[in-house]
Amino acid sequence: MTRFRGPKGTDDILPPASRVWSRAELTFIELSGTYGYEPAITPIFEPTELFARGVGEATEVVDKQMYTFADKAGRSLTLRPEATASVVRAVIEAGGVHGVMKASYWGPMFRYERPQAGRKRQFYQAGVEYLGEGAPEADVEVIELGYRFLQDMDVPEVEVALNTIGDPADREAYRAELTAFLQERIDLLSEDARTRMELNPMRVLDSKADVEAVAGAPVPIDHLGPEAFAHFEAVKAGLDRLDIPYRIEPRLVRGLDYYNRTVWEYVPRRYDAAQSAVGGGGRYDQLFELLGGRPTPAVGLAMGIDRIILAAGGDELPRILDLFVVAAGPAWRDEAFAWLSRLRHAGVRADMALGDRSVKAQFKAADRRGARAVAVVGDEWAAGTVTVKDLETGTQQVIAIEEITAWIAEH
RNA sequence: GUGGCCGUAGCUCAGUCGGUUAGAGCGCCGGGUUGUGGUCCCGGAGGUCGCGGGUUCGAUUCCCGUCGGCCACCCCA
Repeated sequence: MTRFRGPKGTDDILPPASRVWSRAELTFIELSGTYGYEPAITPIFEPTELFARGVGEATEVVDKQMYTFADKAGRSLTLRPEATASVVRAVIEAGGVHGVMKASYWGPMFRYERPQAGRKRQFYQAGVEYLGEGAPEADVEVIELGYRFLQDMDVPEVEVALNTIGDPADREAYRAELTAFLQERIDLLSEDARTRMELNPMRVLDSKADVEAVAGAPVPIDHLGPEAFAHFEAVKAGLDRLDIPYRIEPRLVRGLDYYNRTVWEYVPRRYDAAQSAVGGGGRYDQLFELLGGRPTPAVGLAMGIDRIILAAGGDELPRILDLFVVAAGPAWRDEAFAWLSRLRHAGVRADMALGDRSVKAQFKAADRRGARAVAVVGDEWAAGTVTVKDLETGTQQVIAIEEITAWIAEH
C-alpha cells in the first residue's frame, strides 16, 4: 500500500500549528472591519481569459505559472493566482460600483512555481480592495492597513518600499526613453532582460541579474505627469502624517500589469529569505475598463499569510482552553462529561480527556492541550463544589459550581 | 523553467570504509501505591533507513532513475 503525500508545493496546516493561522485570519477580518471593509467571496477558479487579460499576458504569472485545466464541457478554467481580477470581475458583473465599495478577502491562491520556503504552489493571501475612490488618501489608508496588520501579527522591523509608476500616458514617453537606454547597453543585459525588453521593459529595472547594467537607467518616478506627481506627493504627505515609515524605491515596479501610480511592498528587515516581500499592493485605475466595466478608480493590497507567519518567527502557541475538566475517578466520568457540555453551552472553552485515565494523566493532558485552568469533579461535587487550579500560577481552591464562569473571568 | 545541496523513529539528527540485533535527544504512553500538570527518576511503544531499479553472496550504505524538501536564479505575497 503506497502512502499518499500532499501534492508538491502544498502545505498541510494541522492543530496545534493552525492556531497561528486562525489568529491571522481573525486579526485580518477584525482589522479590515475596523476600516470599513466587508468580505467579497468569489470562486477559486475563473475563466482563464480573465487572468490573461486582467493580470496581463506578458507577466510571468500568466505566462508560466497558471494552473489551467479544461472542465467537462471543454471550458478553459484557471485556479486563481491572485484575487483582484476575480473581485473586479464580480463587481462589474453585479452592476459596477456605485459610490465606493470596500471589499476584503482571504483564501488560497495558486501558482505553478518551483517551491521554496515562503513560496508554495498553494499559498494564502488576505487582501482589501478600495473600489471607486481615486483620492490619494485611499492609497494611504490601504498602505496603513497592511502595515497595522503586520504589527498586529508581530512581524518585526517592517519597511514600506514605495514607488509610483505614473499613468499610462506618462509611461509611453518614458518607455521609449528606457528602451533606448537599454538598447545602448544590450551587451550587458541578461538573456531574460533582453526578451523582457520587448514586452515589458520596466520589469528589467528590478531584475537582480541586471542591477549593474541598469544602474543609471531612467526611472518612472522622474517621468510623471502633473496629476500623477501631485497624487504621489499627497500619498507621501499622508503617510508622514500617520507616522508610517517608508522608503522610496525608484526601481520597484511589480509584476502585475494592471498597476498605475502608487505601488508598494512590505519588507521585514529581519526576514532574510529570497522571498522577502510579505505583502504589497498598488493602484489600478484602468482595470475595470480592461475587464469591460465602467472607468472606476481603485487601490488594493494583498498580504502573504505564509510568509508573514514565517517572518513572525516561531514563538510559543497561545493557550486555547479556558478550562480542562478532570474526573477524580471512573465513577465521576459521566457527571464530569455532562458538566463539560453545560460549560460549553455557557460559552466556556472547555475540554476533558476521555477514557479511563489517571488523575495525573488528565492533569498532564490539560497542560499539553493548552488549558489555562483545571476543575476537578470528585467527592466535593456532592457539596455543590469543584476544586479549581490555575495552571499558570499553580494556585488551587474549592469553589461553588455556579461560580465557575466568574472564576474563569478572574484568571 | 535553470543550477546546487539533501531525504535514517512524530520532530531534530548520529551511524553503517557494503555484512546479519539501526542509535541519541526531544515528543508520546505508563509507573514512582491515597485525587494534581509544567522539574526529576524508571520503564515502554514506535523505523518498508522516501520510492523503484541496478551492481553484489549480501545494499539503509555504491550507481541510475523517480518523488519530495531546502538554497540561489527566476517570480512575487
